[in-house]
Parts: sequence; structure tokens; C-alpha cells
Amino acid sequence: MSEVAQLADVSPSTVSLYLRRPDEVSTRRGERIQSAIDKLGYLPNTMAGGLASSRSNIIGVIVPTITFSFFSETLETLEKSLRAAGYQLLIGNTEFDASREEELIRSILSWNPSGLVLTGFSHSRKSVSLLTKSDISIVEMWDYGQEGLDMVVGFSHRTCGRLVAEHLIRNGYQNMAFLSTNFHRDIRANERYLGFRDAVVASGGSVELRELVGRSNTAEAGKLLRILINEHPETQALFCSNDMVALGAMLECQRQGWSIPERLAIVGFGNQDFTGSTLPPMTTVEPPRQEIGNHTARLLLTRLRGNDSTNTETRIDLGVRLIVRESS
Amino acid sequence: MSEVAQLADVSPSTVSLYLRRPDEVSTRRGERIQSAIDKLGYLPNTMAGGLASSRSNIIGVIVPTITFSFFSETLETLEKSLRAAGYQLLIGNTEFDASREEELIRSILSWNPSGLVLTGFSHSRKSVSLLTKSDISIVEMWDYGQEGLDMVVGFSHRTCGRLVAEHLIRNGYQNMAFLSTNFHRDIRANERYLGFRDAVVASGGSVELRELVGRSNTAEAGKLLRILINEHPETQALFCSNDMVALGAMLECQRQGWSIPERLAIVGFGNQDFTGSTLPPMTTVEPPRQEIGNHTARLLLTRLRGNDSTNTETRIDLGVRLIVRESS
DNA sequence: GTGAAAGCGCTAACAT
DNA sequence: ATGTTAGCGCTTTCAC
Repeated sequence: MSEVAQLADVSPSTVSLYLRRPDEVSTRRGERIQSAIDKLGYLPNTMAGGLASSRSNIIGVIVPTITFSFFSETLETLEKSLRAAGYQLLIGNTEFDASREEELIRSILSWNPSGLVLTGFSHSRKSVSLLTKSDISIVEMWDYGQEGLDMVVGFSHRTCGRLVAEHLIRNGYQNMAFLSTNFHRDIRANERYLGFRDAVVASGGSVELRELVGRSNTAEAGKLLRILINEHPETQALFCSNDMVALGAMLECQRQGWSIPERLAIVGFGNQDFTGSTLPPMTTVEPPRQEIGNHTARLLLTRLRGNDSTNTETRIDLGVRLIVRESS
Repeated sequence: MSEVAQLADVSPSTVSLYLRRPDEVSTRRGERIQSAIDKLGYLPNTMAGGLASSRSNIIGVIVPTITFSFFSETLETLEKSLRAAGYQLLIGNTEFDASREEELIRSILSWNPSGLVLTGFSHSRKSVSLLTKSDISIVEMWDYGQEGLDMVVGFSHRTCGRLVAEHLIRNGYQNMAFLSTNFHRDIRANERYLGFRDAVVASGGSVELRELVGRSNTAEAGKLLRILINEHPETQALFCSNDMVALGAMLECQRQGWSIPERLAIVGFGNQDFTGSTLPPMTTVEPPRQEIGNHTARLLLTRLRGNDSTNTETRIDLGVRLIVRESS
């Protein structure tokens, strides 16, 4: 920067000012500075800037995994909005391991971020104390219904499970099953199960639970379904923890010659691209993947800009949409 | 840090030393410092550290999108290895927009990163000049066959296309088609097409090209396939730019009653989880998603640790595996 | 093994 | 509108 200043024949602080608020520098010097920047190929040092201003343009985001299309789509919209506002995302993934979250929070906090986005409400005691002490803006996303640390953007997974149950009950199904990946670690899949089960049981029906443990979800979904139907031939409807599992189940039905939805109704979760093209088209739940990203960015930006007037809205329930097609 | 020093009754520089190389501090003081850190909940300021040492533990990664399972799996393995070595990833996505890459490079370079990972060989002139000037370690991944800026980890998409062509030719197919998403922007899908077409044409066959342009890949794959078969009923085999497109094509064949592979052979790309469960199981290409991440991390770490002895290996062709199942 | 001192590249008062 | 000055919170010589 001092090189730029020298070449443009101004003081370093004028260069700094020009970089941050160009219109507060006279046109003549502004042009000189700009041409010096271009000539030298100068790139400002973000760390030095962050240190000096004791703020950073960093926003941390912690998700269970970036390989699920749910989260990667949320991340992509989030990053788009925040980058446009000049922020840099620091992404960490826990791989559904609660103990890793604390480590990631620590690592992100050491960057002195302006904000932090977490997935869900479940955090270790230590994490919570780190966060409350650090006093930064926090959004917990992809869930809704608990008090939360600060701001919340998501939907209730229990309600989602209940919605699916009510739909199936309405269509006359009674004996149901829930097929899940990652059941013991994915709290939100768990919640969907609970909402589903409670509603089904309340209506006099039954719910069998099966968890996938292998590596290939689609293949194992088929295998587990075969076993399930063998043990519980009375099963009439199946709610899956995601669309890939549901696809596996549908393909298995085809192999077995079980008609959908007559022999077995199937409902997915995710409304992934392919669900409209399966045979038959799949009934599924659409979570607000992109909306979560957009609203999270909006809440964060509002807070960081310090518009206290709009600061009252801090909890957003985006709900889910049940996409009824022909598989149920 | 000075607070910690005060509480532990040592100098700040001893605390700093303890944090970086604990064994060079006496046990007694080390313990005092650690307890002071715990008591105060002290977190080091990474930016200050980076500024003072004029190095950073940052490694930038630029991918077209994080929503493709290809890239997100590579990212996940890459981040795992690099985080374990103490590095922080800064992820940017271009959304297949070449002009955004330059902006991202600029933004990442301003963090003074230790290394940078790019996807493919195609960069603007300005980007290249920024990179060569910055003199950091660079890995271009997910492609192979060009000289590259520094290190290269990937595979040849042209060879991949040729492999698929040879497999189909061997099985007696002559009239083929290539169905692609994002064809005009995804250089690597383009290369696969070229490798495929050249081999097919060289053997006396023909290749029709169709590009998906809508939002739903699976649905549009079906639609385009229907039109294609109507216009070119002689088509015997189809190579798709990814597994989702291939799934859409397979589902369309089912709807139309076209048997696979008798009426139409289908080959995907990606070897996604579900491809083993389709009806029939899908022939597809397995790109080395995770291996790319691992080797990229390895090369980068070797370079950053300055082991000049092992520094000779800078170009790795990981190849692809053709997974022959029953759809071809 | 430990501490004092200088400085990393900026920003933020403040004075002009 | 511009320049001077004093840090931001660390790391890194270099003495001791």
C-alpha cells in the first residue's frame, strides 16, 4: 500500500480511504491512486485490514456435510448473498459428529468472524459457552421450534413428519414404516420420525422403524424394504428420510412387482430433481433449501448493518410443502 | 494474549512460543500458561498471527459448484486432509461462469493463502497473471492432459469419452448419442463428448449431440430422448454427461417400453450411489472423486512443507474406471 | 528457556 | 480533502 501511495504521490491513509470510500477522495488523486494500483497489481491484505479495524468480513457456517444436496444448495444461496455484501464464508462440516462442532466453532471464532451460522439446535455445553461469550450474531438454521441461541431460520421437522402422516392417514393407510439413513446421528431425521409416528399412532395405526447402516443408501434401502415386507407384510406405506432412500425403495418395488401405491405407498423427503420422473412420480416433501439460505443471509446482514428497527424478527418458520404425486 | 501472560506471570512472547511450540517452554510455565488460557477462555487471533508471520494457514479452492456430488465429495476429502494439517479452506464457486473465477482468485489472494486449488485448466489471462505473480502453490484438479500452471491432479476427460466409445463399439453399437447438461459451459463434459465422438466416428459410427437447457435434468433428459429417438430411430446407444441425466433417460425408456440395452444402451457418468440399483443396473464411469481430494492435499502439503526431495511429482493422472453393468 | 523490542500492513482518530 | 500518528494482536529476531 505504501508503494501505491508513493507512486501516486499521496499518503498511505489516502490510499486506504480511497479503497474503502472512494468518493471521499478527490477525483484527481483517486485516478492517480487507481492507476498506481493497476500498474503495481496491488492487492490489499485482508488480514491486516481485519486486524486494524478489529472487524472481519468473515461469516462462519457449520453444516453436517456438504455432500447432501439439502445443505449444499442452502450453502450456495447463502454464499451468493453474503459474498455480494462483501463477506467471505468459512465453511466447516461436522460429518454429523457433534464433538467436531466444538472444534470447528473454536477454529472459526479464532478468525474473529462477524457472524456464525449453525445447523440445528444441538450444541455441546462448551460450544454454547464459547458462543455466548463471543457475542457474535448467530443463526441456527434448518430447524425450528426451540428457543435457540440468537436467530433461527428453518422449519419444524416434527411438523413435517406429522404432515406426511396426516396425508397418508387421509388416504386410508394405517400400517406404516419409516426408513432412515443415519438415524442415530441425524437429529432432524429423528424428529421427522417422531412427528410421523406420533400422528400415525394417535390415529390408531402402527409404524415400523428401520435404519440404513451400509454405504450404498439406494441398494440398502431395497434390501431393508424386502426384509421389512417379509416380516411385516401388512405394511402399506413408507416414509423415507430422503429421496434417494425412497428411490431405492421404489426400484425394489419394481423388481418385486409390488405396485406403487397399491401394494405400497412411498413418500420421500427433499423433492430432488428426479422425483418428478420416477415411475410413478414420487410424493415427497420439499424443504425450503434455498429460502433458508436467503433468509439466513438477510437476517445476518440486517443485524450486521445495525438496522435496529428491523431487528425484531429473529425467528423464521419457513415450513415445508408436501408435493403430492402418484406414489402415495 | 497479554492477559494470559499476565495471569501466568510470564511474558507474551513465552505464551506465543507455548502456543506454537509447547515443548520449547518449560513444563512449569507451560502448565501455568495452559491454566491461564483455560481460565480466561482465550482464543488466539488468527488474523494477527497471520499478519505477524506473513504466512497464513489458508488454502483457497475454486470449484464450478458445490451442489454437484462430484465436487462436493472432492471438497470434503480435501478439507478433511488439509484441516488435519492445520489449514483452513476458503471455498469459492464460479457457477460455471469463467468471469467469476478471476474475481474469486482476487478475493482469495487478498487473504494471502498458502495454496490455491482450481478446477481445470481454463483461466482468464488476467487470472493467470495474478497467479504467476503471486507465486503460491497451485493445483489444477479434475482434469489432466495440459501443461498447467503448477501441479495437476485429475484425469483426461477425452480419454474417458474414448473408453466409453470403445466399450460400446466392442458391444456392436454404431449409432450413438451424447446427452449433456450445461454443454456450452462445462468444458469437461465437452471434452468427454469430443473423445467419445472422435472414437465413434473413427470406427465408422455416428454421434448425435443433445444439450439439456431446462431446470429439471431428469425430466428434460426424458423429453429430449423422446425427441431424439423420434428423429433418429436408428440410435442404439446413449452416453450421458452425468448419472442423473442417465437416470432420466432410463426412466423414459421404461415409460416408452424401450428395453435397455436391447432397444437402447445407456451409459452414465459419476457412479453415483443409485446407479447400482436401477433397472437394469447402470453402466457408468467412476471418476476418482475422493482420490482427487486426497492427492491434491498430499501434493500441496508436500510442497508447503518444503520437502524438495519429493517435489518432482507434480502431475497425477488418476484415470477413470468404467463400471460395466447391464444397461450397455 | 525466557523476555524486550521491532514490526507485519493496514485502519482510525485527529489535526490540518 | 489529506496527512500524521498510534495502534490492532500477534511473531520474530536477538540478547540474556
